[in-house]
Amino acid sequence: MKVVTWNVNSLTARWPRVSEWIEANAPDVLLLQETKQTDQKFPFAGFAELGYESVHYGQGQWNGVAIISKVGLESPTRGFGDDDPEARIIGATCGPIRAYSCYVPNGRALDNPHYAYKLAWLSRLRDLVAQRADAWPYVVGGDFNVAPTDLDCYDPSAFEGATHVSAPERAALAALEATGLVDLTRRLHPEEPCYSWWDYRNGAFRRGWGLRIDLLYVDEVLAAATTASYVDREARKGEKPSDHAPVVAEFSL
DNA sequence: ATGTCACAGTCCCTGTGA
Repeated sequence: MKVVTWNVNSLTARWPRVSEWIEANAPDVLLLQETKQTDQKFPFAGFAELGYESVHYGQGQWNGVAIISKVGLESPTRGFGDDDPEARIIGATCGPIRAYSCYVPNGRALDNPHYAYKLAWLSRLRDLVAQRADAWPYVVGGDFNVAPTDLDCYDPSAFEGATHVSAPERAALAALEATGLVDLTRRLHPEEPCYSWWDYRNGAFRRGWGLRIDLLYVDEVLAAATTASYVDREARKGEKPSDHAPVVAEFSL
């Protein structure tokens, strides 16, 4: 079973790349972030033609998350069930696993109100995961907008005083992990950076200036069943790429 | 710091967000 998370930076702009990638890679479950679409514009029919069911929690101009599956798609949940005005998390049961697609707030700057919103959002995600009472294998994937350690950042000195690497953000991720989740890419690749995002500016991809901010958190059951884990850097190349690459995991269930 | 991309509205340029 192949599970993937990918921030596509507008599904409208990225549809040619996304549909092509699905046909070439045949994921079982695809977690998407930053669709930047209303539910009315989401290509349910396009995914169906590729053999997938889909659920979308859209907002419009910003944010938007989705789950695409060819192994079943049941019990969708949108948001945290509170008054969060931004469409940033959707959950669904896909065959044997419970999956969440997350787009964690960027934070913008340490003194920006959006940074406090980011920390509060991560705390709510931790609470959601901590309350899980089900026996399903669990995947919480997405764009976390946090590089968990300095290994996940091409140049920590360039990020001093910036978001994505601050101690409170990393502590929030650690608290999430402490509910019993495993950062799968890092467990399987303890020393490789495995970057998943490169800025469009400054030739960052060519220079290797990346961050690992797209993460697949899984419970120990799934971690033990993992047969492969990789970042598809090829998807960052070519015509009109997203600035994020797909992060892939394969499980033998 | 910023050499890019995507979006919406002010609509073929500009402001915002990433």
